[in-house]
Amino acid sequence: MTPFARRVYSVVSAIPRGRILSYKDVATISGSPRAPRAVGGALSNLPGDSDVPWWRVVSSVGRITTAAIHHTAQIQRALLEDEGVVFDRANRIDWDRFGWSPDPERIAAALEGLDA
DNA sequence: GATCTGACCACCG
DNA sequence: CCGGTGGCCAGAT
Repeated sequence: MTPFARRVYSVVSAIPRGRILSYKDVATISGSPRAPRAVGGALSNLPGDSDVPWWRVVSSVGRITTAAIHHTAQIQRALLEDEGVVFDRANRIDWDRFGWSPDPERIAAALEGLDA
């Protein structure tokens, strides 16, 4: 597993129930602001038995863009709705209501022990 | 080191 | 709102 993937998994694992983060957000927090696509790539390689809450990561406009064999858009939507996340008529999530604004301490704790 | 591939993003029309 | 485009950069060959 690559260092970047490790950081991505740590950040995603820190997202609280019922909150979301965009690929761009995860990339930025992980130290590579210009690599949101790589975040998607890392999540696509996630083992099926992983406990990383991959479903809490959506596109920057609050829409699901997931396309993986075991992680479908339908599954992701169901998981999010189970946590209380609401989708509007355009299948988008209201960023003001469900977007996560992580505090620096929480992030530092999540990334603690990982190689820079 | 060259090239290809994306679970992206911002920007038009 | 939808679809296309160019840019971006980490990984895999």
